[in-house]
Amino acid sequence: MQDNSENINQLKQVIKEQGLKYTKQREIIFETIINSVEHLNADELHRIINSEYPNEKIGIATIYRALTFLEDVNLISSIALNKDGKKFEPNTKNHHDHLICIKCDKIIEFLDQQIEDKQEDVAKAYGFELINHTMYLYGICQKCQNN
Amino acid sequence: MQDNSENINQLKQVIKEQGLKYTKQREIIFETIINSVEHLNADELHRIINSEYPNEKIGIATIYRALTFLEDVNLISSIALNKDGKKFEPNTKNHHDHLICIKCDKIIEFLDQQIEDKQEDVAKAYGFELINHTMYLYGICQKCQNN
DNA sequence: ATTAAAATGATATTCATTATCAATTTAATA
DNA sequence: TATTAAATTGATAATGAATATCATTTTAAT
Repeated sequence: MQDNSENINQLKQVIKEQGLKYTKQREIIFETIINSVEHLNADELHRIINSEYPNEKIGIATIYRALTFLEDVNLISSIALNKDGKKFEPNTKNHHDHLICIKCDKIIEFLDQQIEDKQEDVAKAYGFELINHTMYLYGICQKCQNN
Repeated sequence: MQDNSENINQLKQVIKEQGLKYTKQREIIFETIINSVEHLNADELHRIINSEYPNEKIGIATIYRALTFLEDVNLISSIALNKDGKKFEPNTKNHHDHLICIKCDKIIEFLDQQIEDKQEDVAKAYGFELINHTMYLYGICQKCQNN
């Protein structure tokens, strides 16, 4: 288990700034998002939390409310997907892109700083504040080219 | 009104290939997507079509079925958005990437040749033959930053 | 013109998300 | 520490988008 105290302090500060109240539920939901390797949607989050914290019995409405709140205050962000609904990830995570072989489904994660920088430039050129992005390169891997 | 005869012929060919039947409804739905400047979701499409073709009375279920079909056969593609649902655009446009506002769902299409070139380089570096790609930049547009 | 398969329109159903509301919890203040 | 108003929660009702169902209509091959 990683140390999330810095993120938790951020959460506490934001909640105080807004004159709201700190709750165990919001903390659990935020921590679970931070600790997850995968991007999660509301339902997945609900099930994970209820299996990891069986005593808390956090309701699904609370999950949705916390997600909306955390996204509003920029601690997490969401991506709407075609199949799995809206998925969430912390704004603290290291980012990478994907190279996918359309023959064998092999996935390679990569990061190219020049592309990252250029994306910032494009966003800025259109007046956007860039929050995150997805980039999938589809192709045929070395092995499959030889078959 | 532009000339969509080439696209319509593609649609006819695909339908024939699959042993399916050509209908006025599919034609109207496909043409409306092609002719639209904006990306449209199912409901928007339904309303536009029923105002442009008031005699046809195309049902919402037919709209959904046609969208699924057209995407399956690669004549259109979709983007899932946070607020406005799934939006569709024809695959007849020139290649471009997307800048999407996560607050208001505004979509801007762009093309950056340096990024395109760099993507080729990345693929090559990993031994991939690049076939195509998708890139979505999510951020907050100028207007939403001021709200 | 006949006919089997496909497609449609109306609408029921499902499922994700939001709204409602009584009960509980938080945190400021006495 | 006790009081208290406001915020939050959990249960669940309501909403709305998308899908499934099914009787009827349309297509296209013969």
